[in-house]
Amino acid sequence: MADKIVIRFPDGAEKEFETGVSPLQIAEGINPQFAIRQLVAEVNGKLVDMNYHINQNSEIMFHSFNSEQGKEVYWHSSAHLMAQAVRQLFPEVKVTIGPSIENGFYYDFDREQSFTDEELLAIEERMHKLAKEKLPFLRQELSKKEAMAMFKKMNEPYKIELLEDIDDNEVISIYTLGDFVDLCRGPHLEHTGKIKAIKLLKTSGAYWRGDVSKKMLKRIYGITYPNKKDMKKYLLFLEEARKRDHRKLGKELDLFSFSDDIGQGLCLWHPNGAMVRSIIEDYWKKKHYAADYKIVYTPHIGKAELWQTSGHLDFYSESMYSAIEVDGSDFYLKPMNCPFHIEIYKSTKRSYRELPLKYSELGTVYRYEPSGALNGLKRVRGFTQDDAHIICTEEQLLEEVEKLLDFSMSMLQDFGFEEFRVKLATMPDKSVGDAKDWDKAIKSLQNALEKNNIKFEVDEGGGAFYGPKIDIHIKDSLNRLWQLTTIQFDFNLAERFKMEYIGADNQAHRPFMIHRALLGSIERFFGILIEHYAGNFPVWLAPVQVMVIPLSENYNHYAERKYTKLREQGIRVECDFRNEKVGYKIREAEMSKIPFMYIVGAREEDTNTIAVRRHGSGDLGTFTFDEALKVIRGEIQERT
RNA sequence: GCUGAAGUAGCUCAGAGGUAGAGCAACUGAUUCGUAAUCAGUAGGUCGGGGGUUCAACUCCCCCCUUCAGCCCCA
Repeated sequence: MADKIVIRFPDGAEKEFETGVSPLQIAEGINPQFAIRQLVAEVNGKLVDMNYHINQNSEIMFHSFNSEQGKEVYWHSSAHLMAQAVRQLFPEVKVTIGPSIENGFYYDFDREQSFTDEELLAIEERMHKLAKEKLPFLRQELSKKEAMAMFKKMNEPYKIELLEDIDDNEVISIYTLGDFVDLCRGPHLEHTGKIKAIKLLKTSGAYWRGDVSKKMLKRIYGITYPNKKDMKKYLLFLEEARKRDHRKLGKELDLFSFSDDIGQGLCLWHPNGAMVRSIIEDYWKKKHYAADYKIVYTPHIGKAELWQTSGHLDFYSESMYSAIEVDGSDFYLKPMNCPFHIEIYKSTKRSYRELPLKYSELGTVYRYEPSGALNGLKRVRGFTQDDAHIICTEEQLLEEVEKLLDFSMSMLQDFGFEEFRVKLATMPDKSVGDAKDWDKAIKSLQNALEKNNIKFEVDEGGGAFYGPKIDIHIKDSLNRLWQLTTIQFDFNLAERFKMEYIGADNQAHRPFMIHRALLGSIERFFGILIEHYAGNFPVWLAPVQVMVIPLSENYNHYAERKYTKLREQGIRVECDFRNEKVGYKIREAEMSKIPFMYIVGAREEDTNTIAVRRHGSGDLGTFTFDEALKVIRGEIQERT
């Protein structure tokens, strides 16, 4: 072994060190302050502990809490800390696994009863205490056999089960944290002292290894930060998310509701919500006509034979409502619109000159979702997809996918979403069609993305049963990701339904089909919009755009004249004629999040003007009717 | 579907083995008002539903329904 090794830094600089030097030592050499902030090192692309020994020439990179990798290690170590605290307080509990997640970490424990809030607080307190002790995470490597013996002795059945799945020759690493030993690949923080702010958030049940047939474990979710400020920021975010919850705002703004008498997951659109929906739909239709789509309407139910042909009864039946028997035939509520659009296609002989044919429909579908999965408008059992099927030739496929990517993003931008994340989902376990077709389809989707310089991630096995897909996720105003658009390649239905077109060669050919929804489901999209805007819809979407507020009954007549004029101009306006003080009426209009309030009294009537108040920003001053109209029209135009 | 928690007036919530309470909303009356709550009065509930224990159940027990947090799944 050489005495000296060369370490290369991300900026290309190189420096010589003693063999066996640790990342921590290197970092301290750079700057002690810098070293304190670094949580984990990446040596030759592999994440390692800060006290790892580097024995050869290497490239090094450090990760602080600001990088994804740094956070991951930080939260993973926090999970270990929590497990240690739980083991100290509840020695009978068996430990399982505890990874980091997007926001924080969890650890699953095998325990008969759930953890109570008081217990959670006690665990949190113990974690604080253990963190202050600056316990080191000590890595130790051993053979699988040794590890098995060790966890058997410790009576940790879940660890043994995990070990059993590991290759016999692999080196197993364990980490010791005070009195707690855990099977873990690592890496970890140097010591628990780096964990400053700790909050255990909630408990829940979770199946061992996510398998419904396995034991239900007790999960504790938590989050930690290197400083109190970040924790405060995160807790504020949670608070803000709670405030924006579409279920809460849906009630407060009278947008929608559910009724026990109707059934789970079946929503009622109240006039305010229905107004927003109808604006979304009008906008959607206009965009679709402009993009050369044909709009169609189809029934809500169809015969069993139809769903047999489509493959839904074989591959999707557990998500379908059960059959309705009529005149000796079984009918099913539609979970998707595709077979109906295909039947429209097949209603006459098609020529290649007609292609691409784009059928679109705001089609209401019904899916039997597990009751525990239902969640406000975000997950319902009856919903309307902004669906379309593009039937085209193989040569047209690429261009159509490209157009769709563009179409989707331009539409989502109009709704105030600027940031996108794209995923390419491949063949799932349950699927139709052979692997070769799948490969070809995945390649063409990939081509479309690459050609348009769209960055994407691959979601292995995430495709629909009939084909691979591209999903577009948006980032909302709280930086949360939501999947809206799905562009699904489908080479199976055309086959199953024996779709054809006559080509230039006068021969019958099988067309290709793309199934897509841009907003996803109108219900879900609305829920996301409510939260994105915190209920403060931009003027173009606001169910009521203006509230005219007469100062007293003496000005009702003048107010009504303005109200009528606005209505004639196509503005969604209401007038508060009630016998209340102006402050009261303003308060109610503000709470209803109505963008504009036009207040009229003696001064306005005398000068034929209106006093304009904007929701959230207060009194804007006095305007003539035309001026006020110009302001509101401007906002509608801008979609702000 | 599974695990856990919850369900009291239209809404937000208090209470409790002896047959329910507040604020807001609603209704009535007075007030005619200048940028986020005028005053007074009235009405409103088989305490999610069903069964059981008890002299007595909103409260204790069982079943069901719904909601919430997750798991699983997903538009």
